[in-house]
Amino acid sequence: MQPITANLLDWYDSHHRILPWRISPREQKAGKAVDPYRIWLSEIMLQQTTVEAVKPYFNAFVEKWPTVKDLAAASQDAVLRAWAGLGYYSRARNLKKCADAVCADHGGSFPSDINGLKSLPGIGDYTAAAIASIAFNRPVAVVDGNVERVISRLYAIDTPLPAAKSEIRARMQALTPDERPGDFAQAMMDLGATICTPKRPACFVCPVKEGCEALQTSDPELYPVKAAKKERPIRLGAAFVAVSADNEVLLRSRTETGLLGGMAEVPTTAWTARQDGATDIASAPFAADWIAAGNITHIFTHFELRLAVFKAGNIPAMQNLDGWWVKIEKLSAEALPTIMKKVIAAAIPHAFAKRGKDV
DNA sequence: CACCCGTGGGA
DNA sequence: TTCCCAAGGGT
Repeated sequence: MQPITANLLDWYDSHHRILPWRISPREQKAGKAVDPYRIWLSEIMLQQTTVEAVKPYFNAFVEKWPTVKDLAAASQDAVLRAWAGLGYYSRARNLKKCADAVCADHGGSFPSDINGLKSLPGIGDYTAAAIASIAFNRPVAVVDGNVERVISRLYAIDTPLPAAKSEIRARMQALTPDERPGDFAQAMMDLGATICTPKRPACFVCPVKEGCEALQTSDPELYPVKAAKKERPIRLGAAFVAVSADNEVLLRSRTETGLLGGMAEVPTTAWTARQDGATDIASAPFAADWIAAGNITHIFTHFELRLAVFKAGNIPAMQNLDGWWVKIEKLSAEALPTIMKKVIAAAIPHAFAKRGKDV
């Protein structure tokens, strides 16, 4: 075992983070078993998402669906409603598909090998390696954003990402031990999250600083080298909050794929098009006494959206509307992405007020 | 490989 | 304020 590996495992034993889905070295030694379902669920939630954002969702999911069979028995809509607010909603759709596949094709147990895991929806290179390593003790290289940063600094890799990926993977594989590969992977990620951070890394307390080429020869903060990013375009559109005489809001479903796929929304113009959508009352889904209710801005990963919000009240029941009516106090139970909560809050300020058990 | 796909928190 | 980014995957 290489010195870096041994030092990191020792550091992990005393400095590892306490996380709801994690079995600590002490707990492992005491015989506590790893549950592949919980590892898988946490890994999907953690994709491009912070630990603090994931914690409440993870706890709610395992409370509601304690096993993969429970999740497979749930509807996709129920899963989307529980996922609402966490973002990247294709993860939730694939989560459900994956649970179905595990139960239908694998007898309700996750496969333990990389290829079997990668064949499942929503599981790619990283997640397959993470599950194989953490849940099944397989000595495979787990490479996430933390590992890319730590390895590129340890070996002062000047090749920009993502081209450096194969070299980083080879370095990580060479460090990964046959014993405790899962703890080692988690140790690398904990190091990246708490010490070998993107900005101002705490090298003075780093357990592997002696072996860090970037620290010895230049500046760790210069790594990893990344390609320049593009500017974020702005898109415009309008959203229409229709309120019935019974204090209900008209919602509809977005298409199954693409941005916010399968989630709920109020009627809007086609702002997902590359060209800016209409922003005026003339673009309303039906005639009513629409009044301006403000503007909201929402930042997506690859564009900024500015929506003009319009509101109309006392809308009579109409039979051929594409959607459904929801009581204002029941809106929180719907699969509303954050941007739609912003839109509705602009038109109905008390819609998501934090009082009462239904809100 | 390049692009699409959310959100909220921190510097 | 503005920018960065956090345990990536699908196409």
